[in-house]
Amino acid sequence: MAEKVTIADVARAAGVSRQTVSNTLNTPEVVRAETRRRVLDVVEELGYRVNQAARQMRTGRSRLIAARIDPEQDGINGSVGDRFLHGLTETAAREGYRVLLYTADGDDAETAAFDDLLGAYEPDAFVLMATHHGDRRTSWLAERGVPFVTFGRAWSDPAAPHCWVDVDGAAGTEAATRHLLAQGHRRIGFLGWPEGSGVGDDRREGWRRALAEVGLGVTGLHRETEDDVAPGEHAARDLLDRDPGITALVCASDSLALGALHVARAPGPAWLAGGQSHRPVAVVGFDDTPVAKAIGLTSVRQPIAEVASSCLRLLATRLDGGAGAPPEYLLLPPSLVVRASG
Amino acid sequence: MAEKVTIADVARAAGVSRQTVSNTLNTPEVVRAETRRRVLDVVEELGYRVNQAARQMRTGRSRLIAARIDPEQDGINGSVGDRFLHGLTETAAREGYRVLLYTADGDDAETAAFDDLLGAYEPDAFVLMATHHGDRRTSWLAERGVPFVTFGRAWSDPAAPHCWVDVDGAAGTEAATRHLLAQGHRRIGFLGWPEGSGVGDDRREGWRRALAEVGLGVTGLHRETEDDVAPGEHAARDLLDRDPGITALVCASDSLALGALHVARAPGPAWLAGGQSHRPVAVVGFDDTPVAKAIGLTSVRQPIAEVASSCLRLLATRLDGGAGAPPEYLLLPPSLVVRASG
DNA sequence: TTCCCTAACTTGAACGATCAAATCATGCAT
DNA sequence: ATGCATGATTTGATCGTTCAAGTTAGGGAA
Repeated sequence: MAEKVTIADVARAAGVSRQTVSNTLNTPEVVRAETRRRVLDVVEELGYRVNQAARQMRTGRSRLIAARIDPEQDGINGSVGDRFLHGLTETAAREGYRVLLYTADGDDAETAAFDDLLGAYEPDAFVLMATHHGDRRTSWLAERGVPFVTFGRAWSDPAAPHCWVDVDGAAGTEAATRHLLAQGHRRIGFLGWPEGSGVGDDRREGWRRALAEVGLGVTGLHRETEDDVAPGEHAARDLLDRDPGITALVCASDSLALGALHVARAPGPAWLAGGQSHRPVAVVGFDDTPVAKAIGLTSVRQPIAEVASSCLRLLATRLDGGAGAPPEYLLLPPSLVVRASG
Repeated sequence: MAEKVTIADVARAAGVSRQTVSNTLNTPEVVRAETRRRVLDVVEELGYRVNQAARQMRTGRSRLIAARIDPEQDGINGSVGDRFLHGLTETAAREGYRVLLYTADGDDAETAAFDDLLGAYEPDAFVLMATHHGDRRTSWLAERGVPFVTFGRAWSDPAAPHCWVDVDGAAGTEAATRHLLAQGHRRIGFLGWPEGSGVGDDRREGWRRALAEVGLGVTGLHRETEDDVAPGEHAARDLLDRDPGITALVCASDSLALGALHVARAPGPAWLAGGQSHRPVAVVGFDDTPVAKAIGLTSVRQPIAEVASSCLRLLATRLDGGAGAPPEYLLLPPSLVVRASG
């Protein structure tokens, strides 16, 4: 059995009052150096650790950060969420916080989860992923004054009242496109998502920009479709059939890229369905998922660990004192992981 | 601002004492039906939710379950952990628990994390993944009487004092092997991990068993190597070169299977390194990771969601009353997901 | 009627920490 | 010597809940 050591035990053993122990731990500067030393020795000796529940009762702070865990979505792009959670957990521990998980399907279910969590466990803040236009979650939290950061910029509001951290997707596709241009490709297509999603539009914009920089247009060079392998394959086939001049494809995701590869490859391997032959086409994906690594797909990699630690740091500074600090926005650059596919 | 509703607020509004409110919520049978109704109405009306911290102080129970989140390991097999965490979180919510994350690298770091967590947040239980021979974590927890379940059987101890849930790996590879036999394959090789890991040995055993059942031996038909794509490719090439009669391979993981596919495929697609041609060989992997789905690899799928919910249910029943219940062991059957590779 | 028992509910204390206010020296200017 | 800041420490109250013991009302047996 674990013998519980309370602040009173430490106080008694050190010959001081509870409050002095509390002070040595929380506001050391108000305690005389000698006393501080003695108390810390006893703390060490008895193995005292502050009880979160009791502290939370008095201070109202739980030192918990809540984050959502998703079911692996399409199975391919899911890995981003997990890397993010891992990063959060690690940085949180360093800042004296812990990550509390919840699940929810859809914005409304998620705000309901907020409500539940706030009522019972009182997390100090939330970290949201995958923000989108008109995100109801952010307004819900903002209205109630609950601190939060988002991974994903505030698409609808250039001067959002909350912090966000995001990856510069356009810079990523721009780098990918330049990389292909440098290899001699001139007609470079784009496979993306239907217009209206901030992330998707941003990624398309980077591709467009890179082509525009060298005086190339984009008409007839892109297709928009649902984010999955089969639709990607379909769209790629359509695009390549219509425009035989295309020699490379930049994709908004690894799922789409994988679909494109099914088309792009010269006579397919026996274990892949289809096997329809086509001219070789370079393909670049987005997110550098495990699948990309496994099959040698060049892909844009988001610095997820940095995003996570930045999110947490922004929160921590605001929670630990700087409550009124103005919101900060961080846009991190992705990197291109070059492999055999392009 | 969120107006905090306390049990005293409810008591006042319902014209009863605090304790009666507490009783209606925790032991309804001791409260008169009419009173109960009235209290519940007020609870509803005011939106009262019990404050976990305060409850924890009094009862010593936090309703938190701690689980480790891993960095995506080799990037391919990582997805199992995430599916597991998701399952845990979902079932936990249903049972009135929440999942608290931590990270740790190695058994000793993990027991240190246990110590920290128990001191501060007092989780009611731990869920461990990937148990191995001589696991120091389980003994640490057991010595201190901390409740826990493991995903992964207690390899060293057939009558372990704690609950575990595991997937019958041998049954999985046995099914895979039978599937290949049914397709007419006679010489079926196995790609696995070095002897000594419970999981790896178990998976090899299923393959051996299936062959033995039809009177086939296994000498010269298997290779053991580190769990990654490149070693898998190497071992597969070696195995197939030495024994030209082999027409199929069962693998202990999707990573190894992917390596095997690099060898097994008839002339490789342009975007894959190597491209050395070989006769077609059927390949079956293990874990049904996103990569398997993406490239059409037949694979043994573990029922991770069921494992997670079972783990949590075992814990929950023991935490909520049945503390002295004898440990239960659950061995769940995997299933074979057949795709183009075999 | 008196007494006891039980069901239903209430009261006071406690969990372990921190906040706010009180106490106690100590030094320094008046 | 008196008064008064200032620094260091202590005391009492409090956060919201549940436990343990206490109270009250109503019934039935003696």
